[in-house]
Amino acid sequence: MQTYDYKEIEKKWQDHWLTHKTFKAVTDTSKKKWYSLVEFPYPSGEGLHVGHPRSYTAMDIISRKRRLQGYNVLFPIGWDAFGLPTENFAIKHKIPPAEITARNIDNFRRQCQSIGFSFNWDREVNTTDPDYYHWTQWIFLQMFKHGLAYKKEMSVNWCTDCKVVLANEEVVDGKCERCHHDVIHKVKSQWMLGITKYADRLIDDLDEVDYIERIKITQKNWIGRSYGAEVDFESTAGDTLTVYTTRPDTLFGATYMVISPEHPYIEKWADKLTNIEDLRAYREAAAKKSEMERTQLNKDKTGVKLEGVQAINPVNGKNIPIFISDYVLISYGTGAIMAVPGHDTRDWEFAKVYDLPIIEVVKGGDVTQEAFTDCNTGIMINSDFLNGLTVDEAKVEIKKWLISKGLGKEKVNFKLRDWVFSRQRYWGEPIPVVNCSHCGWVALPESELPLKLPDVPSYMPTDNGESPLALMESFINTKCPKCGSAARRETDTMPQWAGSSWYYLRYCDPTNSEALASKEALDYWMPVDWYNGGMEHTTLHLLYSRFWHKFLYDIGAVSTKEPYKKRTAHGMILGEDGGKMSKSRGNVVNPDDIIRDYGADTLRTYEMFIGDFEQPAPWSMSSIKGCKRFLDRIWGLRDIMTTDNDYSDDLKSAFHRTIKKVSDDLENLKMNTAIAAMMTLLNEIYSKGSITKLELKTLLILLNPIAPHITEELYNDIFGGFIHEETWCTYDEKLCIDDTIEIAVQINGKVKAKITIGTDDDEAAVLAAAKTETAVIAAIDGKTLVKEIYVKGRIVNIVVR
RNA sequence: GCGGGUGUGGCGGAAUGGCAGACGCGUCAGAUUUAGGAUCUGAUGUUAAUUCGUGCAGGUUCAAGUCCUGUCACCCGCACCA
Repeated sequence: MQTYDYKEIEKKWQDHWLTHKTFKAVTDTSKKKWYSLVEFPYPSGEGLHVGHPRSYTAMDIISRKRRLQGYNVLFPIGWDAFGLPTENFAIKHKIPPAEITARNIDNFRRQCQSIGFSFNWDREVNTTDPDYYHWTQWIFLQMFKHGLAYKKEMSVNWCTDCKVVLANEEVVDGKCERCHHDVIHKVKSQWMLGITKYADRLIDDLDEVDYIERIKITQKNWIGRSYGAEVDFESTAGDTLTVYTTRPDTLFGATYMVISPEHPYIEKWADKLTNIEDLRAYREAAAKKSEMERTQLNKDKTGVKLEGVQAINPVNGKNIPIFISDYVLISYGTGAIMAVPGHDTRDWEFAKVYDLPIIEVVKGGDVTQEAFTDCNTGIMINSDFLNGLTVDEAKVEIKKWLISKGLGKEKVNFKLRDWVFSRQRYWGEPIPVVNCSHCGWVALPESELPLKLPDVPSYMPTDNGESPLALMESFINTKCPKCGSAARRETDTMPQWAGSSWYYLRYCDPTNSEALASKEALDYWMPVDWYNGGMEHTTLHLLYSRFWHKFLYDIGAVSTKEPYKKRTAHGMILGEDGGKMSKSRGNVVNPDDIIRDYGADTLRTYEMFIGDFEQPAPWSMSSIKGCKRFLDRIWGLRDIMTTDNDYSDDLKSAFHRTIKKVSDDLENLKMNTAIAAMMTLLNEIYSKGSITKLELKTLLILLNPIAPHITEELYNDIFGGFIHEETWCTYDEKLCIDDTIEIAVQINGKVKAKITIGTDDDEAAVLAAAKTETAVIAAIDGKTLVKEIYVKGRIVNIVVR
């Protein structure tokens, strides 16, 4: 027996694939295409995590299988290399970020190649390459020209340690996602992208794509569309206060109003408000609260009543008090609500604190005990012309009434906010606009792209919150492209998520210098047929890239409405202790070590065998051995190979079944059961003691997508040629079934015996056979026969009394 | 609080309403080996029991891990969104 030297074999085939460009993807419209995509990694100094190969191996399996099925396959990889960790490393070690990035990319590339992924290495993209971010900047300019990128003074999340603005998505539990320091609010002028203009389409078009359901649900909830009404309340100050509500049906129960502490009317009404100082003090206290305090501590309702101005409920003309409270957010709806304590939990809590009247307008609960918020069962009461209606009917009637009186309108609102798109950092794409004292913000001409990131003496952010670029006079000072007078460049850079919002397009045509990609290449390769990635990007990268893609579709740059036809998500690989893998826990597994000790094929097989692909799974060093043994036993098959080139009679149906099982399971990301099926077959082969040539060839092809090196080697050695030039196996449904099977015989649902029957035997014959079993005879002896059931090929159940 | 997910042997996990525990790890026994490791063979939910067993309590069914009602626990996300 030849020894299975995985180190030598894996190196040999990796070199072969690279030098022969085996997996090169060429645009060829005469062939049917397949585009599989994995999230390109951030090339950190730590190197590849064992989580990466879970996703990458799965899509590598699909890609390799598609090639065997005759598809022209695009399976690219690249590097999402802008971002804070590299910049922080640069600051600490005084090494230029570009140098660190190049070094990290080399390491990541080496690691990916050492696992044997069939990536298209001639299509690598790198978001920090000026030829790449040229087009990131170009897309920004198109958005700017279409009014989707705009500058706005706004309260932003400010990390006190990183000294940088964070997106809402980067704030976790009121702390910086990266450094875990406190996040406070700070007013700064920021670039914004108008993702909210696409909110409806980002929800509605989910119906057209094949994403796993939990991704769709998460995106829908994040966008948070709600249907309601805006209602105008007159005030004793003369101004109209507009509120947004999803429950206009409860208008008769509105006994007070709450406006956000930042609501502009407070200052407008300053001279009418006798307690303006109290109101201002409350507002200032609310602003000083960190995100942490606002969300975690003290959920008890607080507020201050406006003394001197009241609102008038439009349905009954009653004067009602107005409060300010930080439970009403200035950023959502109109920053003002009508409070219906009988039917809203928060309003009920507030009313209890300030002893405000609670009116029941929907019957069904006990509003003296808690708010009754159920919309489905209640009937309207104490509501004049709405009395007796259901909630749904009342919503329709009140809206009609409000519209006819000119007091309100239907309104749809979203939780989604526009995207804060500037960062006060060095290591990101420069924003290609200049500020001119005459013309305001002016776009750079496209001919001046890419606007290159200059070398700076220091990467340290400044204490006043400006980017390090702000210290570089030679970069800042320029001329206005419009009027030619002196102007200053924008010194903020784009966030981490910019480059990844369109990278899948660049893969189609990665070296194009005229456009982000040629129309021809995009029309051929797009959309992505299958995209797998982490759940953690559902409301970040995945949503952002759908937004950018829709914009590019609107301006005619791409011809599909959605970028990804299908999206799946893998579960996280946890440490051996069941917790998240992290340096601080000391439970990190380095893929390099596994490859050294067990080989790349074993790593791939183990990561696929570890459990349900979509569920989190704890790492286990001892379980890896089982996968290594499996491959060792595959290696040993040639020693028991016969010269016969057909399926053997006793394994024929087992092989057909396994081909079917593996083919189906791989498509459904059930690699664990596909591998189990091959292990079962292998056990049968060994207990039989021999395998035919055809059987071995079949098994190698089935295993090839999962363990490509060992299967290439065996195939090449035994059959000659290359397994990657083979064709995926087919099966015959009829041959998947054995002629005879063993089924259980139950009496009253309890198994009493097992009988072997012919697969095609009819019910009478099977029942007759069942009744010859001694255990069955004993169990039905002296009892009355109630019912006899035979489910073809499955089970016999005899019911007796 | 809201949304999503998960509860099955010592462990990871399998089961179109039809023999629960496939497959693998671990463990035990045997073979081989100077020994260890590796490998091979067999056993391995539980019970005195063909007894009981899929978080818990009910229900539907000839038949429930799977369907229905209620309930508990854990994990992940969001978090005063009117």
